[in-house]
Order: sequence, then C-alpha cells, then structure tokens
Amino acid sequence: MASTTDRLLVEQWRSIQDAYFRTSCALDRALDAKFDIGLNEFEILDLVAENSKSSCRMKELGERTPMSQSAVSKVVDRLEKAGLLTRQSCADDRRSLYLELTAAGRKLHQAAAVEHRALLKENLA
Amino acid sequence: MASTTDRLLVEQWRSIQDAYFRTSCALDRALDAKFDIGLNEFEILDLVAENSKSSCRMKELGERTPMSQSAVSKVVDRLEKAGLLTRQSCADDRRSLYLELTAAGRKLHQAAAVEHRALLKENLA
DNA sequence: TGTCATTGAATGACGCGTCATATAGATTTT
DNA sequence: AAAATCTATATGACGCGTCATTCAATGACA
Repeated sequence: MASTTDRLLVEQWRSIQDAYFRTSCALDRALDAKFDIGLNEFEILDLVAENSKSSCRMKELGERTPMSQSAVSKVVDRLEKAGLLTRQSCADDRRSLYLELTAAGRKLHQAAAVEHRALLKENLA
Repeated sequence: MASTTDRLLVEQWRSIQDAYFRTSCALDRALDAKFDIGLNEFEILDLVAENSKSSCRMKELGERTPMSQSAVSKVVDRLEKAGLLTRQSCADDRRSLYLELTAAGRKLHQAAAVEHRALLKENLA
C-alpha cells in the first residue's frame, strides 16, 4: 500500500482543496468587504436573480445548491433582514414561499455579480 | 454583461463546488462513522504520519494545509484528547512543538488511510 | 545588555452550517 | 372525510472554523 497511485490521488485531492479554498475565500472576502454579504448569500441572490420568473423558490434553491435546507433558510433570513429579498406566500401551496429580490437586492446583485465573475476569472484555470 | 463567458465561468465554478462538497462530505461522514474522526482530523494525522521524521510540526502543518493556525491548534487539541498524538516541546525553540503519533494514532491512521484513498478513488475523476 | 519587534502557539468570542426536531399544510388511504 | 403520511419550511442546540488577541520565547540592534 501507499502505492504511487495513492500518492497521486492524495496530491490531486489536495490541489482541489487548495483551489477551492483559495477561490471561495477570495470571493467571500471581496464580497463581504465591498457589499457586506458572504459568498453563500451572494449565491442565493444569484440563483433567485437567475430565475426571477418561475415558481416557489425555497424548495428549488435547495436543489440547486449544496447547502442544506436549513442553511438556505438561514441565508434567506439574513438576506431578508438586510432588505435584499422578500418571502411571499404561495397561493397554490401555502407551505411554500416565493422569494423575490427587492430593488436594493437587484441593485446589489448586479454590482456584486460583476465582482464575482471577475474573481472567478482570476481564480479558475 | 451576463455574457456566455460569464455563464460558463459560473457553471464551471458550480461544478467545482459540487465536486468538492460531494467528496469532502463523503470523506467526512465515512471517517466519522468508522473511525470517529472528522476529515480535518484525518488530514492532520495524515500529514504528521507523512513526515514522521523531521522537525517542529505545528508550524509546518500550517503551511501544508489551508486551515488557519488556530484551526490546526484546535484539531490537534482534539487528536491529543483522543490519544492519537502528542505534543512534545522542542529543544531548540521552546515556542515550537513536535507532534508525534501515538501507537493508537498510527494504527487508526493506517486503517483510515485505506478508507480515505478508496473514497478519493471513487469520487475523483 | 536592555529595548523593540517578531514568531510559534493557544484561547475566547463570534458567526455559520448541520442535525434533529417542530409545525403547518398537502396528499393518500380506507 | 378522518386518519395517517408526506412535504415545505423554520428553529434550537451544537460543533467547528475564523478573527483578534494574548503570551512566551527569540532575534535584532543600539
């Protein structure tokens, strides 16, 4: 054991970890510094902005993100408290909630997205 | 804005995130279930096991891992409490500490490493 | 050699994510 | 249609990582 295959695997994994850490830290810091939101907050904003025309959100978000359901719920809490989006009850299923960006949310998202893409470009490949 | 380049970037990033999450969660759960240690604990064990012949550890670990210095300190705390390694003071620089696996630590590391490599093989590429 | 800056490590407060659970509303079963 | 089950979300306890700070030991420099 401790074959060269294993060593290569471990090295590959470490470099993935490293890349992931670098990128997500860079994103997180920049977004926090300039827009006062964390990376997860931005990603939820980004998802909501992406399909700002379809159905009951919370649920869908859970499917489009690796975050757990409760994490999403808490991120949305913060975004709502920050006045960036609203939860609105859903007529056809009163358990569900629609999420909608506020004007402030849309504005912040647009600005932050520019930064986000730029940092991705810098950090990926 | 919202160029196709940007969309591609974002997709690339999401797939990296996804891969990272899947792999690290799988590792974390398996290691915790079978050996009662988390992924970070294993990685420190792995690093210590790797160069079990050289100098003052804590410091070096900080350089070989994306974890912060204080995170490393706390992981080592847990490993020490679990009886898997020891901190030993360093003759030539009394601020530094040597880390050494205990017999139990070595044993657990060997078993866990097999699992770890197997899961990496499953999840990468 | 006495000051001043630097370095290795530990610690406490804090934020966030996870798990398990709770709750209310939907759906199915009989 | 009542009972049982399932589904969408929220919540609280808890663990862990980060930041800022602290402390002791080292090194530099006058």
